[in-house]
Amino acid sequence: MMQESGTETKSNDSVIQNGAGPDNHLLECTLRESRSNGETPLEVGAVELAHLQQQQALQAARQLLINQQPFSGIKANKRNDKHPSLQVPVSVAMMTPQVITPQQMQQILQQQVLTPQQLQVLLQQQQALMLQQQQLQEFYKKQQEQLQLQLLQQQHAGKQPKEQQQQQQVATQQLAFQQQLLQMQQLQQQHLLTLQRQGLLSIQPGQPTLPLQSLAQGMIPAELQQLWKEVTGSHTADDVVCNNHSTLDLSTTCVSSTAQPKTSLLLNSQASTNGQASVLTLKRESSSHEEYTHNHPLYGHGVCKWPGCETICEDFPSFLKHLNSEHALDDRSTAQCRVQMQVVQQLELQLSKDKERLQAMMSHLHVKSTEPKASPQPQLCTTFGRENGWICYSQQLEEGITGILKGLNLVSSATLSKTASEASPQSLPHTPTTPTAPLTPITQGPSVITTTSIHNVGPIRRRYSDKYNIPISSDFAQNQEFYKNAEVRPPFTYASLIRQGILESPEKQLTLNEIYNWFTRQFAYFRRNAATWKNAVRHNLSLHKCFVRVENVKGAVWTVDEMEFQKRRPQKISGSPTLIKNIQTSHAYCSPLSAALQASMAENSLPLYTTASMGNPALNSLANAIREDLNGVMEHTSSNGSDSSPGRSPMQGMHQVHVKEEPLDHDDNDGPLSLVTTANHSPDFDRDRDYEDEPVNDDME
DNA sequence: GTAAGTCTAAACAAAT
DNA sequence: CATTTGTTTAGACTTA
Repeated sequence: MMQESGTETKSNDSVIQNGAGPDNHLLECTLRESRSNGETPLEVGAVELAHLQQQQALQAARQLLINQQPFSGIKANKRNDKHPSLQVPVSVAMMTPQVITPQQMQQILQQQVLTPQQLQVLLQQQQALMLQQQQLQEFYKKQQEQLQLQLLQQQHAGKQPKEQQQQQQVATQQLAFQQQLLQMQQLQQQHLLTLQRQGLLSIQPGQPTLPLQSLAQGMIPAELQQLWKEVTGSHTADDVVCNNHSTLDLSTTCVSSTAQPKTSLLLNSQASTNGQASVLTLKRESSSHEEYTHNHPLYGHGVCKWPGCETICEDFPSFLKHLNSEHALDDRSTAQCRVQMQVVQQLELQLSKDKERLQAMMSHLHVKSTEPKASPQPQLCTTFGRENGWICYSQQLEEGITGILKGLNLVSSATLSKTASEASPQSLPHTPTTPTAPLTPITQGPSVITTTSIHNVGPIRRRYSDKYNIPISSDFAQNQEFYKNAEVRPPFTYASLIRQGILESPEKQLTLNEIYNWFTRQFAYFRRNAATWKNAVRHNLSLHKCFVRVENVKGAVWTVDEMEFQKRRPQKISGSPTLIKNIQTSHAYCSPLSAALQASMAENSLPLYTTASMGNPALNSLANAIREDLNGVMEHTSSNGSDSSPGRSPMQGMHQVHVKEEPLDHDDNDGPLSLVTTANHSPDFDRDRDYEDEPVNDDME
């Protein structure tokens, strides 16, 4: 816990230091497109630096304000006190199109303090804000391109006063637009503030990693406006005017220019009004629906892209209608939202891993390019050979090679440091460390989901206790590949897992060692701390009556008394509706995870999800996964808690062998006595292999 | 507040 | 004798 908060603080500092957090995707887009326009790296670097300076100044000012006005708002509740990892760095919250980060959404969903109507309204606001910001950023990008173009023209044609004027005008427009972006962020902050006031978001007092919320809480838009002026004004002494393209500082020019884009007028007129009203007005008055069609992340190619939906909507209005009717705020949508959050978290984790891999690759290439005689690093060779890295990471590689081509100078350091800073070293215990010194200091990126936040290890392990009794078979079948490769603790009890392992075996019986092997084979999580979980397995085998030990010639095997296993749950399932609801949401939460991940990967044309990273799963569609899961839960809850998986009879695998001495044998279910004969299963794993500290390469299967 | 279920840790004994 | 397997107990945590 302390470590997490520490790293977060550090990462926040790093954002301020280099001024280029993960929120610079806009800049990167600009850079990429500029490159394709044939511009020289020097110009790109100049604009990039200007942008960085601007962001740096703004960040510093924000930090200053935060320090001066410590947040004293809503007291965080007890639960969130234990989860500092939920805090959101300002850079992420400010610039990501999601407007509210998954962590914040998770807070909202977990607390469930609002009525569905309130949440609906908030979500609509959220949606409108998101759209608006995307449009603004698009516009900003275009303005950047235009400026770049003019700069290029000027360089070739010499400096003419008229062009300078034009250029200044464009830069002024850009500034005005940046101002609108800032005001957009103010709207978001107001939005967040609304959430806070309604108890949706809990803020920890004086928490430095929550500058956004602190800012929103402590300032009114007018103050932000003043801050902006101060920030921009502080640079006017430098007198770096916009026509000096070599050190172009967009934050310096006159804000009071009259050449403001239309959208800015719209925003300016309403920025200080009530957030909801302005949002609605913006949505109504801004550009046509076609733009939404292009921008709405849930709509594309005439299809609703809500996870698991894929409903065909001919036009955008019909899509909106569909969205509001089919995906209103209910348990199902909430569960799907949670699934999506988990998907995002996994993707971020994967991204961090791949970025670290890229860092290693780049370091390796850099060494080779500068020191051709340097001996190859064996660890890196492992990385390359095992992970097919070359093919998979073209985009990152593009950035990296661009950096290398720039000679690894200061201009490209932002990209490189970003790459490095978003790597998560401690999350990769089995990943080879960077063989050479990193080009820039590796710090914890603010958007990176750490291992401890993803993996339910340690003190938070009991968080998933509400999932104890969820059905395992269908879930496990769908997420098999996921659990094999992701070091995520499966949300099932030991008893459920043992039962699953035994029932999966051809003879419905396993020796203890085979059970061990099944655990390590099926779950990456159980490739560590073998002593602990093996003890737990033995403990469960002994403790639960549903596990029956059967002696045979070669020793003993364990079987499942399905009737006993089923006995444990009905009264609990059929009990409170709350539990049913919990199971429903939890079920939907964890089950389609892998499928959602796969679908997300496929949809985004990300080739990352390869055999190396996540196994070689069959691409089940997310739609089917969610539908099946939700339907399965409904069947489950309506059938009085039978957790038999589809296609598997509850009586299947039932063995009534009374080997155990049960002092209180109330068994009245004398099923067919099925004496097991022999257990001749050659273990798939070396018997003596210890997974305690030795991760297993799953390719060995 | 209590009971039930679960997990972790540990001690111990028997079997291999 | 060391390791594995199996049993039991205890404490902590979460949830109903």
